[in-house]
Amino acid sequence: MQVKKEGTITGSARRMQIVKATIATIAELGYHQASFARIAERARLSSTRLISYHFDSKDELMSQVIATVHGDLAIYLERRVGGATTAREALDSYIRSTVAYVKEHPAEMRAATEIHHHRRPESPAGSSLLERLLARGRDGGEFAAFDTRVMAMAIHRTLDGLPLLLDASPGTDLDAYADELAALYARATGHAPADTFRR
Amino acid sequence: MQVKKEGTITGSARRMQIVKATIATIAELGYHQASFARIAERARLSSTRLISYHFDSKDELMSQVIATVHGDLAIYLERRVGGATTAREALDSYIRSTVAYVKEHPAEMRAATEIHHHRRPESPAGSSLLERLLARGRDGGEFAAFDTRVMAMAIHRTLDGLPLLLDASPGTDLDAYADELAALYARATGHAPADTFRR
Amino acid sequence: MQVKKEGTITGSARRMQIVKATIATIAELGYHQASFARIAERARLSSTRLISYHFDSKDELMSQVIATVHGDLAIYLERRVGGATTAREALDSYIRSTVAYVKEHPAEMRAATEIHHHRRPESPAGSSLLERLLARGRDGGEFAAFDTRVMAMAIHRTLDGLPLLLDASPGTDLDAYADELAALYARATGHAPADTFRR
Amino acid sequence: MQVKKEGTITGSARRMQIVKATIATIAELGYHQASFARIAERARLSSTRLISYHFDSKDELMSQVIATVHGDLAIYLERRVGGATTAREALDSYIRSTVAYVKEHPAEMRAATEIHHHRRPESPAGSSLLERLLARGRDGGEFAAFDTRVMAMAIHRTLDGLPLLLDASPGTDLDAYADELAALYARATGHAPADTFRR
DNA sequence: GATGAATGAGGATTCATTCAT
DNA sequence: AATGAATGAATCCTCATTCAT
Repeated sequence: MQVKKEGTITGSARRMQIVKATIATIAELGYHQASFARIAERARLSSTRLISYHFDSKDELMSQVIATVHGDLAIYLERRVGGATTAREALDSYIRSTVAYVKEHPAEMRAATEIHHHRRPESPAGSSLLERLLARGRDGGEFAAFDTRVMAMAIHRTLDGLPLLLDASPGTDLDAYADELAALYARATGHAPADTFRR
Repeated sequence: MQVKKEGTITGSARRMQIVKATIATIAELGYHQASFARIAERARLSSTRLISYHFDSKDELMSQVIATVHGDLAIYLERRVGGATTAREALDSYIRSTVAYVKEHPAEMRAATEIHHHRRPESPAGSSLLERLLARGRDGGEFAAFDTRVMAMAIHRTLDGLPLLLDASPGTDLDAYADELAALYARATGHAPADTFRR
Repeated sequence: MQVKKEGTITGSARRMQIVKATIATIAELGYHQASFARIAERARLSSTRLISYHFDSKDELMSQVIATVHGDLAIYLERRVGGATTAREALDSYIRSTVAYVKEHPAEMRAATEIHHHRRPESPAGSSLLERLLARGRDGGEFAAFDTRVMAMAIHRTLDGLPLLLDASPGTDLDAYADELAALYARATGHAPADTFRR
Repeated sequence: MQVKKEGTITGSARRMQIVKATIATIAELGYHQASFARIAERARLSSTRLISYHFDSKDELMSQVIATVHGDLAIYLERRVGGATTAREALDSYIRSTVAYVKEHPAEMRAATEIHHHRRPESPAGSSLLERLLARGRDGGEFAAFDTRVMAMAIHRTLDGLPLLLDASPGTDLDAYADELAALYARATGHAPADTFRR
């Protein structure tokens, strides 16, 4: 294949610069407008050649964007969700933290989702933090019996859909959505008295 | 603008033929492979010219595909959901019927979802059947208090995500997913004893 | 694949026009300078798009060039070689006629040879007119015993090498080369008294 | 111009390493796949920069490859052909030795030929060993009268065509081809009783 | 002697669309 | 109603080479 430029400091910095520019471009213009030319323009690169110099292909660039965003989000979540003692608390925190991340990094989230949508359906990432969390709660009796894969899919896709709601009603505060979603999936996972989780 | 070809019989048939070929192409090859050339090939058209003759633009063609599928689904749903007396029954029927539709028309559903994903986030279709149903149940006291827009979004995106689950675990029966999702959103909408809706 | 444009009259004419322009471009600038842009320029086409409209790929265009030239040459040869009664006469005529063709159509010959050289070594065209001619002479006792495949290869490559000689000594008359080569392979095929075929 | 790196020991070794990698790359992938990137990869160089550091241009690299191979072959031939007393023996040895070289160094031969084919027809190398040998035999009366330039071209191109035959019939032994070609050009050069040189 | 980084020109090809019957 | 022909902009990517240590 090709000699990777990840090892060096400057190379790594360039890669990150390009990734950031890609995120900004997709967030603003949408995936299919995010050509190398447009990305290079935003990153103030002398030519698109610099992109293909640092990334094997457009596909690899996009994969890198997703990896970067998901990596960021994972760190963000683990730091916040880690403190929870019960699975129920953890789920509540997971949902609210994700919404908070969307609020703080709307471009990142939107870019990752758009890229994901523009790819052929690949098998999902396997057992995620969320899925493990759900399994723990269900097996420990905190939650009702349900298929964790289905539940995780539902939660993920609902959270990914937040930007759509924001576009539809730009004024709405994301905190309200966080409350709403936390309550929704608190009920959906069952067992606990509903009142506890009503806002 | 251009004179529409919808009025005539043969024109209408041609349009439907092209729409069907578009659905099949997207379902098999994915949206971004679904070029006019590929669609024409599948529809056995002599040239792509026939497509632009019958549709103002690619965008209009894709809109027509979505309109066709959503129209079909709407009829399908109204026929099945209409008989429900309570909002709870209606929601249960809505979810199960949608899954059934996915089962019977996988290509249609996949095409509509892919097209939707490949468009810039436009404002959703406004107050849908689902949203009205949810409002009725909530206002009538059957459901807990929640934002119907958020709940509708969650349900829609979860249902649209079904093909992803099927790709990940091809063997699974869709009937099992229907039970699972019906139960999930029965709990999520609150109030009724959970046991009633467990399978 | 793609709907071919060969059937129609104008399409066929366009294809031939492009083939001719390709031959001229290769003959003058060489294969690797013969880009679509350069060919389109020479053919006075509005854009390179016209080439890819009429040919599936550059490879198909080049194959078409070879097919055209070899088809022309085959007709040329059959008309002249057909009259020979003995295999020896036929061979003599084959060589002289090929040289004559090179003289009359230098660009065609050069283009075909260059294209051939720029492709990965594919298996040759199988039993050619030349090879059959050699087998007839050998089996009939006119020629010595030899491997017809090797002899045919030697003759073909020698004839294809003529343009190289012309470049080296531009002044030389091709008629002299024809005599020389005819005598060379008259001896090489053996048996007949050498003097007969000396010029 | 640029200061050549031929003088130093390590520089010379690097140059040879790159030449060898170029030969291997062309032999395996073909000339037009043999980019600096691909060659550097095969030679395990950290970047293509090392190539342009040691060679003024790609053209110079390719010329060096040809010079290396032809130099090798020349030494090989002189050692074997030198012992011959008559021109006829020398020719026989020349052909057989060249075939032997092809057998022992297929990659080198193929690379040299491909490079040669991919260049614009330049004037040949001038009076070669082969051409001098032919002139000696002809002028001394061993051979018939013929144009040594034409005969040399025929022999060279026939020998260069051997790889094509091998591709067409991979099983065949090169020794058989050596016999066949030696006999062919023994007859082609004339005068001596053909039987002497039949196998 | 060696190398990571950067460069811009040029490559074929795909695309939806318009022209002219 | 249908169609063959034509179009030019845009795509990603590859290339050999130069810059600056």
